[in-house]
Amino acid sequence: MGDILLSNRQVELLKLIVEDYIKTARPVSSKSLCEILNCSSATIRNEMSELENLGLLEKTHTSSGRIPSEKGYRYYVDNIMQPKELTGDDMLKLQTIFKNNSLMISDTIIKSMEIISDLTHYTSIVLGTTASENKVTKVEVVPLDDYRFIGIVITDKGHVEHRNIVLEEAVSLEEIKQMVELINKLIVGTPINEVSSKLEFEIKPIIPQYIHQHEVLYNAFYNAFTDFANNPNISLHKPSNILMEPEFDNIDKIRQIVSKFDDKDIISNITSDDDDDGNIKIYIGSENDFDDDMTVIKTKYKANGEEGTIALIGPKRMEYDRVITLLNYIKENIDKEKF
Amino acid sequence: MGDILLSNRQVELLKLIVEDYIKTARPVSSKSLCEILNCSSATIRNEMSELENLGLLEKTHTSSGRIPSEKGYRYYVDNIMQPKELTGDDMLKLQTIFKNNSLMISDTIIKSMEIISDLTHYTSIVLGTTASENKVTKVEVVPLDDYRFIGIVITDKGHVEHRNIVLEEAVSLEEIKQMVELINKLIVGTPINEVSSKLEFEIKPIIPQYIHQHEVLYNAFYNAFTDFANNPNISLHKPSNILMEPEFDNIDKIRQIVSKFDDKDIISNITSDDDDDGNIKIYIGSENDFDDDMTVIKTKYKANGEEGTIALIGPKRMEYDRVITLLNYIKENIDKEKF
DNA sequence: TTTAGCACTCCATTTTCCTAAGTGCTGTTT
DNA sequence: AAACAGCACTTAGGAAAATGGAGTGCTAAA
Repeated sequence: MGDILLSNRQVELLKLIVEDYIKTARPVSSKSLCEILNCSSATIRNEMSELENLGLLEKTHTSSGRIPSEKGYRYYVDNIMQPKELTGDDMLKLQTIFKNNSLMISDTIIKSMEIISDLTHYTSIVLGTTASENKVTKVEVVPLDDYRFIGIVITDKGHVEHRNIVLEEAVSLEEIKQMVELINKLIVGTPINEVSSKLEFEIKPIIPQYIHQHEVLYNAFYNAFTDFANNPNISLHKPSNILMEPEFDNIDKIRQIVSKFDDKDIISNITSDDDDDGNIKIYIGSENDFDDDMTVIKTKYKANGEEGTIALIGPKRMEYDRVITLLNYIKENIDKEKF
Repeated sequence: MGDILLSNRQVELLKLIVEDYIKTARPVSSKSLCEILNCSSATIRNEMSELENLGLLEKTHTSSGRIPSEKGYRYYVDNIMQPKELTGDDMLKLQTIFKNNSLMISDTIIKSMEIISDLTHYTSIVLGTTASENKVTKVEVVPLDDYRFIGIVITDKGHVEHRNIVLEEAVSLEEIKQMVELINKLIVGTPINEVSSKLEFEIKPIIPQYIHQHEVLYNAFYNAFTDFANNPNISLHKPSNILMEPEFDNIDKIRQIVSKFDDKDIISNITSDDDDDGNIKIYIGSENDFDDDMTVIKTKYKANGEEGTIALIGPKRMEYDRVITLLNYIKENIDKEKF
């Protein structure tokens, strides 16, 4: 994309059009730029038509002003845009989140993305999972009564999962203790996503040696512990914000978008990424799989025991400079997080 | 409302109109009912006009067919509607959820409401909290390193909460153990929503006697354990479903509704209830605080250790009979739940 | 290379017209 | 008194026509 060569004035013009359109959502006319560029509307029209030939601008109809094409946004993002400075106000709001130590890391990320969503009026998504390098540190079983127990698994990164354990028939507390001891002995150190296979292939064969009512106990534990780390956690903030943008003035379009936000598969799919170096990626319009009229900005994160993707979805006509700066700020802070 | 006296034919007519309108979303004409009621359209028009005088029917414009008024729906729900039988298919889908023992009760409720939402195309809401009668059974603290710990609180009903505990300065493991012991001794049996005040007024004054670095430890634990049972858990399923209904054909109306679904305060507010006997309540149109064009059906539940409200939001033109039956089925099953 | 001028295009809004689907009412029949 | 046929009347909603305005492209001159 850097291979398109533009004159200084063309760059200036493209910049003005993109930024004006981002602000107003209306096609930009040649006349409106005369004063700023210090030349006549006819001259500007010639340049505009040049930029249109290069595929950077579009018209909504034959005699309309110009709007940026996808390629135009892309050029703007890649070559023209300057990251904006964070205002003290924005920074302050985010800082209070990152300072709260007793929040779990996942909550910190979710809250900070919610703030960004509120600041920008776009929709934020956080898609987190327990990182597979989480290793079990301890398995704890707390009895509630003769048949019901709470099983708790804690990992070295501080992740906690708990499940109900229900026995089909009563088992002596002694045996349960033995079972827990056995599990602890063999499972501590196992990555959390391998717990169930470890249960099945290493523990199941040997428990009969140690435990009398092995079948009941094994089944109960297996049921409880079998689905760890498979459930990605989706957090979505303010899908409605986007609908307020003037370009979404069509009922079916709105319905379509709201439906997409309701569909967890589609949202999860935003994650599935080809190149996952830790950088912030911008997918404009048809570059993303979510919706051709939208831009998706996303990046992966990995912080103590949690990993996932944070994303912001807005109209193609997005305040790219501001968003990039905000996301960068969050990313830096996530990396800093100790807990 | 039972004080409106209608002839048999009027009841029959109202029933037909309500049910036809629920199905088609179009004003019902006199002519369309001739065959069923075995009389001429003029006769039906006379009866319709009578029902309109009673406030049970409305017109969308002077020469339109009739639609039910709010009062009409109310009369239908109170006096005419018969609960529908559950189809085997619907029941089957719900049963698989209630049979899964290792799901936490809250997940069971959420999942079953999601199924109802999918079956009816309305929006389901589950608003759950930890019931205040949950009493602490055990406090567990697992160290991750010298400064970071996981604090876990388990209640007699099987509810689990966990928090990060971060120490400002290193404290000997011995002291931490003592602290945990102390907390366990004094806090076991306390209702979960009183934990923080118990910490402040009963434990804070006496820890200096037992523990050297009491300030650091107290602060860390207090921060971690202070906000139990205050965060209601909201689960919303498919707000977009409602927007597909033909009566929502206005962009601003759609935006307004989607915004409401995005606003957690508004959603939470659906809960706040005056009369909370355990029955299913129907709030038609202006009877609810959510939106005049919608109906909210809700009921409180209380099951082992969790309590809250389940609700279904749909257009006023809702399949009341079916919804009632489905919700009843869920309610019965929640009450049965042992875990 | 820039610009003034003009013809042209298309959108958007308003106006008019039309039809189909209803109703209310009146006078007649049962 | 209840039911009905017939007719005048109302409105939504869609299609077609009229109008104004904001832009553009292009040509010819500076």
